[in-house]
Amino acid sequence: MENFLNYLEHITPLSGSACTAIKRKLKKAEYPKNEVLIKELSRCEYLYFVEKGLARASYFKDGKDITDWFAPEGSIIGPVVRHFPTKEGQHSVTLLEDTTVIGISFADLQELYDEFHEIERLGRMIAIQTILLLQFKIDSIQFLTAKQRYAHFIKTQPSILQRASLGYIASYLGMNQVTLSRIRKS
Amino acid sequence: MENFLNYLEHITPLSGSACTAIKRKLKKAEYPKNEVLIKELSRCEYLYFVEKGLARASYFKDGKDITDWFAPEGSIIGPVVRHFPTKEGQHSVTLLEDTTVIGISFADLQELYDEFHEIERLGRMIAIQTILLLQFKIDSIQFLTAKQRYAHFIKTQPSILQRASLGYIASYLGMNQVTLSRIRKS
DNA sequence: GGGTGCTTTTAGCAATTGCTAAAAAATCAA
DNA sequence: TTGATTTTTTAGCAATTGCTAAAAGCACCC
Repeated sequence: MENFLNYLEHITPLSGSACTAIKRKLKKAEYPKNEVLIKELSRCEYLYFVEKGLARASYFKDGKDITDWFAPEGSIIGPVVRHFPTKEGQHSVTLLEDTTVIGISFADLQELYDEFHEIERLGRMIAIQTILLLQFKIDSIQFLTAKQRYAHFIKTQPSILQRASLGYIASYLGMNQVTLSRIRKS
Repeated sequence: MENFLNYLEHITPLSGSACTAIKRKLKKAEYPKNEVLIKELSRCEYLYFVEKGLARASYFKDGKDITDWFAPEGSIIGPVVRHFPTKEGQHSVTLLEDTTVIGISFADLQELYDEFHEIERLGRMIAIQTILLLQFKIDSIQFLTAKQRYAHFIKTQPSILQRASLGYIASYLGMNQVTLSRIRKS
């Protein structure tokens, strides 16, 4: 649980009582590789912190499996990153490795928001961080060539490189799998 | 001022005292067409609500002027939409028409956040809405062709079509000005 | 009313990337 | 180890879009 609390404290300082209240709501769970952690993201009742392992958020678009987020250890996943169902297709989260998550339900989170002003602030900060990430993604799709996007990915998420298949990475980077293979060779 | 408060109340309900506190901080101002409302977005001390008129957030990328947001009447602009300086270039906001804005300083906003839990919540909600908008933008860049993006723009922001030049719209849609002209003709 | 400057359109060419299909390589299970 | 399945690479072709440059259209100002 401490990992998650550290993660949160790193975003905004929390009082002892807020920490205790949060800790009471957390549930740890382990799942094996290939498990579907979240079937339908838009209806998911939990927010997860990945303590160990790797999760992958994805959906289907015109029959193709598109990855829109990788969540390795130390990151969060759930309807915070993709808060609303913006696509027709079903959004789900699958585990690429044996994974340990720490979950908190939205009902509990809402209670915490109501009770602690500082946790509401924490939620705001996390949303702002997400905005930052999305803006980076926009910049990357809009201005970088496929080759540059891959170079950037290698630099910023080298660990994922070894842990996810080329096809998953290609769709995450918004390019054809064949294109990524070509780029890799060059 | 009422327009802005209505806008806020539409996002999350506010108590009378919160409304009053906000109202005390607001400053209305009018600027003529072509005025630079914000010189450097990342250093901007104000959040603006556009009551009347049209603003355009933009920056330079490889010597080209890129539009990344249009803010017509009824929308907000300032470092909420683009909260951090994610690009080398200078981000600014310029007015495309004579415009009336209602501003609130970040110092005042911070005070309001500290004092009113419910305003903190409001901030969180606005951030979440922004996430939604950015996700739409990502989907649009990543999956739609230039032609489809333009079609979508016509459908969702028809008023801007008449009010911003083709070059501005092209860069907003992430395509060459020449390409947009071709698309328009077809 | 004519000139000046800005915006939009047109044309031709080049580069990137997508798509399909097939071969090669790697992984996994029996 | 062998066979089956999945993943990655390779090849060739097509389509979209970008770029440059020049022409046409429009608006504004003296």
